[in-house]
Amino acid sequence: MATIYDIAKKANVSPMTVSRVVNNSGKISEKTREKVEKIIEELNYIPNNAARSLTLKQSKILSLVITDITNPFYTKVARGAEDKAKQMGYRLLLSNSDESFEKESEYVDMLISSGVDGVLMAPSGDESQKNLKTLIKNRIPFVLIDRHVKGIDCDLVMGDSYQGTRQLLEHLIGQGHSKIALINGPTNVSTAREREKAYFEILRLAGIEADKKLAANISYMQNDSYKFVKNLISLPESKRPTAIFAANNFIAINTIKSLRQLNVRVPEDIAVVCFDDPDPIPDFNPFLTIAAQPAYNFGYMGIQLLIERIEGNGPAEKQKVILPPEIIIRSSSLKK
Amino acid sequence: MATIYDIAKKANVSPMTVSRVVNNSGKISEKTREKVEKIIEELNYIPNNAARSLTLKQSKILSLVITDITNPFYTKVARGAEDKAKQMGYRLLLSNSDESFEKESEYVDMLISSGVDGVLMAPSGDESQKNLKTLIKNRIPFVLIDRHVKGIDCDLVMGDSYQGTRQLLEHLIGQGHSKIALINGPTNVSTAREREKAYFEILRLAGIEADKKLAANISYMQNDSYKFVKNLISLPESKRPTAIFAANNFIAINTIKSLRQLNVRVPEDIAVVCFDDPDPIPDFNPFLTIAAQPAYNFGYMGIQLLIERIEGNGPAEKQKVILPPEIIIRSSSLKK
DNA sequence: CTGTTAGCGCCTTCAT
DNA sequence: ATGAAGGCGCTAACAG
Repeated sequence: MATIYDIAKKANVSPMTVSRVVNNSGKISEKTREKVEKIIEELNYIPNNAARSLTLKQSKILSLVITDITNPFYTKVARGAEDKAKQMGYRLLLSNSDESFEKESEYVDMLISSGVDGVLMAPSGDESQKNLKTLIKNRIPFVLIDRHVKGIDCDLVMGDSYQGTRQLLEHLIGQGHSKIALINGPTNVSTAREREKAYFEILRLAGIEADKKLAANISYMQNDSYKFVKNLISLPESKRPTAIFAANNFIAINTIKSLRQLNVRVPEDIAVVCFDDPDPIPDFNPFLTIAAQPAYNFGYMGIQLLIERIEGNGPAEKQKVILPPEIIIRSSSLKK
Repeated sequence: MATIYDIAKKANVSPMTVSRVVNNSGKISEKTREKVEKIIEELNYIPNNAARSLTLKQSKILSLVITDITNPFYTKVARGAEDKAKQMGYRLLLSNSDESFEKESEYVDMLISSGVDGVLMAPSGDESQKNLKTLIKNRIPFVLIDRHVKGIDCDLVMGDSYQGTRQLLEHLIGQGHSKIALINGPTNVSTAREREKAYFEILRLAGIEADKKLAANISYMQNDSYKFVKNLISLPESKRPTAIFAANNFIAINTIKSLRQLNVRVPEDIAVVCFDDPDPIPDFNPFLTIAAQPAYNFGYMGIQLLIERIEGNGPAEKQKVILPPEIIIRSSSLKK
């Protein structure tokens, strides 16, 4: 409610002096500083950010665009992002794209008009290129997390899909599995592509002939694994997989649900492994064998890179941070 | 980047005309409207919200303050809040208070200076009264969710702690339990108080003499149930509880973890029930018996009430929406 | 060390 | 139906 003018009048100084006190800028005598500060206190003055943004052309607001706040993976990303943002004096605008390019586009427009200083985004897919170009055109710095986008060179924080896939598959192979199915996300998402590539490569290296019919792509949102799973288990025994590698936590859960409906037991009949924990708290349901990614750090470091870029402290070349996964072996993949 | 002036010049009209086109206000001839719209398209014009906020004194930004985005309960709240906000043309600023009054205060100051139009808050506790009064002083409308605050009369969306507690306890009693412990949140939180009150009342109504030593309050964040749980199970058998009512999902999980460490089986040795699902996806780990609250709706309706208040369509008297829980009986409380 | 001037982009008000 | 003037609250640039 109160403005610097109100303060200025009451303190018998110019608005500029008040501004300097508020921002700790320029030189101010101890005496006037105290006088002004007292009145600021008295009048409960809080700076008006809209006005400040207008002149400074920066809002101290960052945007976090993720695909599903309901997924514990992104929940932890959000946590990390928020902690770092707060620490650096920024606030965070939350957007859920639901893996939809259209929703993402709407949000991007909203964000630009909101005047956010930067965007931390888990892109919905390769079409996101268009949205990112919109950001570039509007000179809004951004950092990508979890997924990169074809044709866009930028700072990013990602996991290591190859290593995670390798560890997961080697574990399964070590358990004696050779017919391993893959239930993957859509191929317009970089992580899905990389996991698929790694899957075929690692099987090959292990001397296992991959059966393309054992690999499928489904949507992260619809999560319609049922049909494919049913196909899998109705294969003749010589072809039927004994293990399933699900690309992410939600696909894994959905797959297990499908298996249960079909009266197939995990892990007795089929082992299941995936990326990322489906539980907000590890260790409570120690069931799924996973390649756990450091989600909190995706958010934390993502914001860090973003702020470096915004404040111009970032190196000229783009930074690519790759965070390794940690395999956690639990009962969903263990022989009794 | 482009402003209404750029558009105006190119279209040979005044900035005012452009403004009217953008906002669909006033009367504009079809011809000029089309001309202006074409140029807006061409120049990729997006309105500057800072400037708009400055004159209009509204930012179309709402703030969501919750205590832990990592908890699936609040995750769903956030989802609901965000969906409704987007639908109404607002954006959402996310804040995690971590159940800390201090953090909440910092955020409240940030929010005020950000010029948010309203706040949807799950207060950290009764001390939040101070923060809410700050909001009132700054004329920022707010709605409380999940918890109310002593001495503050405002719109709110809450669960029904009494009914949830009743259903949970009656279920336990029906299972033959009479020594039922309570592991509750801190008493400066309204839901904890209400659950405690309900707990004693319902036991009394059931003719069970409550033992005050079986009830404890712990922090939602530290979640340090271990010591109390250890005490409980080392009680002589005549006093030892056969069931535990945990106030929320995270307390329940932590309690079960403690029990496991102590080699106590759930539900064989002790049954456990609580409010709210600890899993983001129901049905996947159908283990805990819960009083499930409609979290999504807490967020959705909360934002709805908030916007009604902001836009002045709300009724003069404050609205109190009470959303009933639904009991879901699962194995954590079932006799084999 | 402190003050003055001007302008950020938009909209309200008043004029035409 | 359209335009001109002025101001929202703040700060950069310059002046003293």
